[in-house]
Amino acid sequence: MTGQTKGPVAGRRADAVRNRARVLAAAEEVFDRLGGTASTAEIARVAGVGIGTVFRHFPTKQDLLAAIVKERLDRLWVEAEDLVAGDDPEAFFVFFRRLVRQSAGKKSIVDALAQEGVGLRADKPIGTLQRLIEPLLTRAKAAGLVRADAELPEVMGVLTGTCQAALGAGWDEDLQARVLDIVFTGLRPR
Amino acid sequence: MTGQTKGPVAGRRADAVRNRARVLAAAEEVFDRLGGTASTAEIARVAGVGIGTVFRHFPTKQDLLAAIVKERLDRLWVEAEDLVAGDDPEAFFVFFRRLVRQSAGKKSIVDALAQEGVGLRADKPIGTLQRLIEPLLTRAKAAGLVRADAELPEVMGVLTGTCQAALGAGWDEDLQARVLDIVFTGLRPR
Amino acid sequence: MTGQTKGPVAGRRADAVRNRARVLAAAEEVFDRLGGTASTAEIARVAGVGIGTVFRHFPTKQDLLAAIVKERLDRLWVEAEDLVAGDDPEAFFVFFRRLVRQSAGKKSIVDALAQEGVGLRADKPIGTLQRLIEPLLTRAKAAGLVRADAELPEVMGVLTGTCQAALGAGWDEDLQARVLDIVFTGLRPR
Amino acid sequence: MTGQTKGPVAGRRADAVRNRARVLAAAEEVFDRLGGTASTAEIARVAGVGIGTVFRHFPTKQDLLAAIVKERLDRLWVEAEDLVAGDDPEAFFVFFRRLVRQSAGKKSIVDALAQEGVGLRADKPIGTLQRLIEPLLTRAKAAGLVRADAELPEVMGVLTGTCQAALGAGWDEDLQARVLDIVFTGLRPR
DNA sequence: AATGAATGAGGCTTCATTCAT
DNA sequence: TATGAATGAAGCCTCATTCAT
Repeated sequence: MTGQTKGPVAGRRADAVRNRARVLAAAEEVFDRLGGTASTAEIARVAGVGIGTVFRHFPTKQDLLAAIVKERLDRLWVEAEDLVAGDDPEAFFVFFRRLVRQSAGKKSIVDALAQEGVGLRADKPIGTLQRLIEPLLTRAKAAGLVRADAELPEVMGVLTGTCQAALGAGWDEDLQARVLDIVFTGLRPR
Repeated sequence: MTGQTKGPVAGRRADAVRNRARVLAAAEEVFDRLGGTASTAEIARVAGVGIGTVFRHFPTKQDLLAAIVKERLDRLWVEAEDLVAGDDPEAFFVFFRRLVRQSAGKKSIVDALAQEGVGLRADKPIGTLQRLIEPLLTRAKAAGLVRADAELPEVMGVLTGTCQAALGAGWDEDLQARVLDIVFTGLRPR
Repeated sequence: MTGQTKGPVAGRRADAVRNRARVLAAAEEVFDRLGGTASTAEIARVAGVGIGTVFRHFPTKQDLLAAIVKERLDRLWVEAEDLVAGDDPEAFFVFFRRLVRQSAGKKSIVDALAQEGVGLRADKPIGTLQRLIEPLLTRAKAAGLVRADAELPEVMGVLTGTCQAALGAGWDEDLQARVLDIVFTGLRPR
Repeated sequence: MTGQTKGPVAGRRADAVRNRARVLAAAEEVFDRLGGTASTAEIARVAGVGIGTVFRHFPTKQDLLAAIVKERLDRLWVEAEDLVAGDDPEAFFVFFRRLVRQSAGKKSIVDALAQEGVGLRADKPIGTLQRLIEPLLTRAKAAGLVRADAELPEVMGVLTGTCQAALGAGWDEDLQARVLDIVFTGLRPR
């Protein structure tokens, strides 16, 4: 039935990996579009696989949601690494702005930030994000770009809030800039 | 109908009024706790009425959600009126802080702010809120307490963001204060 | 509250009687329009009474349906009596035609004929109708206007069938006449 | 899809096909017995499948009803084709009689005739039936077996009426024959 | 006797999850 | 391993009927 050569070890495994990726991508798209109540069937349809395949890779809808969040955090991590590796003290603001921009229209990234709904006890996304942001914040403070008394918790609070609002309202570029101007002003030293 | 005072109303009507209130209260509690996907049955249980009673008063789940939002906005409106009536230029910050405080742990008030989920074609909650806040903001700007270039849209953005974050994270008093300090600093003139 | 004079014995009773009639009339109208699945509430609304009143007079929806049927049969009976009392041998056809005409658009009269749905074990509407039609048929046969071998059961069959079809299809005058022409031809002696 | 014979189909598909048929059969039985208001659950029970299966195959109760009607019309169509293909001028009467016989005790075939209840915007059952009967009628008239002035509409009227009556009353063979004798006499030339 | 609010069983439908192929 | 049919719990809503006023 599969007909192909059984050649290089991979064989079936390759399909599985590809399918997993497809499902993840589809889920991201669908959840971003319809929110976490979107049906698993819709995801399977978008992914172009059977619904059984979805559940083979992610035994539970929760698992799927969690996987998306993890995936996004991983991606953010990668994006953040360059910034962390570099020594630009403005990196904190760059990353902040980037998060907000990505949030517009993407429910799942916001969920990642807010751990809302999803029972993500396992991965502590907030914690992960914090670990990403902490060094950037520290450096920005050291450079005198962020007020000295701003601690991580309230910075995270402002960040998640801004991202959530950006999501819900579908801000345009201009409004994003204006909101960030307020927030960044609040973060900088007087 | 009777044209009299709207007081306790006569006959059975009293029970109906009481039940309507009970359902509304239960719905508020349940939706705040479980989000908008909570079941109607759960609400009926909490309200201590039959499920039919819930639907008699609110023919649709949407209607119930909308009623809660409206109720909350009405309450906010009342609260805001005093502030508007007075002449304290700090009233803007007072109201802002109050909203954030109330949002902690209350999903539906945040929904009211974000108009998310609820199909509130009728009342445009954001619009309503804006009308509440606009005069306060104007006055604060006139008094030099808010930077002159802060327009309503970005102020609303910061406000809803902060409320949403407060909701999701269940901030304690202290964290709330620290976040607000950042935000308010960003809003004040340099 | 009632305020009126307690005068002539009737008093409350009169209201009750009037209400019963109203409900019956409303039910007839509603069931004819919407069929037997129409809601009791709709009937109360049309009758202009509380739903409790409907159930006071007719403890069950079935009872209401049955009462309508009975009412209609009673009316038919009255209509038939003149015909029976007279000696026109064509009376059979007159009555037949009248039934069909009344059936168009009136679900309940047809139900009366077909005893369908309603659990009318009590009154045997068919039986009642048969008792109405039997003498007319007999006379028509005696006068040589109906074939001698046509017995009551098949005559009733043709009658109910024609009425049911008239109901469902909403025949106009012309079509009614054409169908009846076929049926009557079948009934007359060759 | 496979392009092959429509035979037993491969894989699970076979079960699905069988289940679809079972559901259809059950629905036919149940609706014939209890009318169109019978519950979907009852159908699932009779079919011996889960209720979800019913809805997988027929997303709506309406769809199920419609499918039954369509199925019946298809079957009638097949039955009629032979008659149409042949040249027996009595075929009209044969088909008429067959319809009436099948109607006894089968609510859904009658619904098909009367298009009642079922929202069959798509197929216009009456229209379909008419197309079946028209050629038979024409031929019978040409052969002088049906009076020349009998047009299709009134013939359909008599037909549906007789079928409906047969349904409601549960006629036995003998009564059917006697009714049909009257109707057929009415249809034949004097 | 009239009213209409309350009740809850029951109907239709969705959807996460399981399982046979 | 992939598939998609099957399952049934659960959700929303309707409506006949009861009951307090």
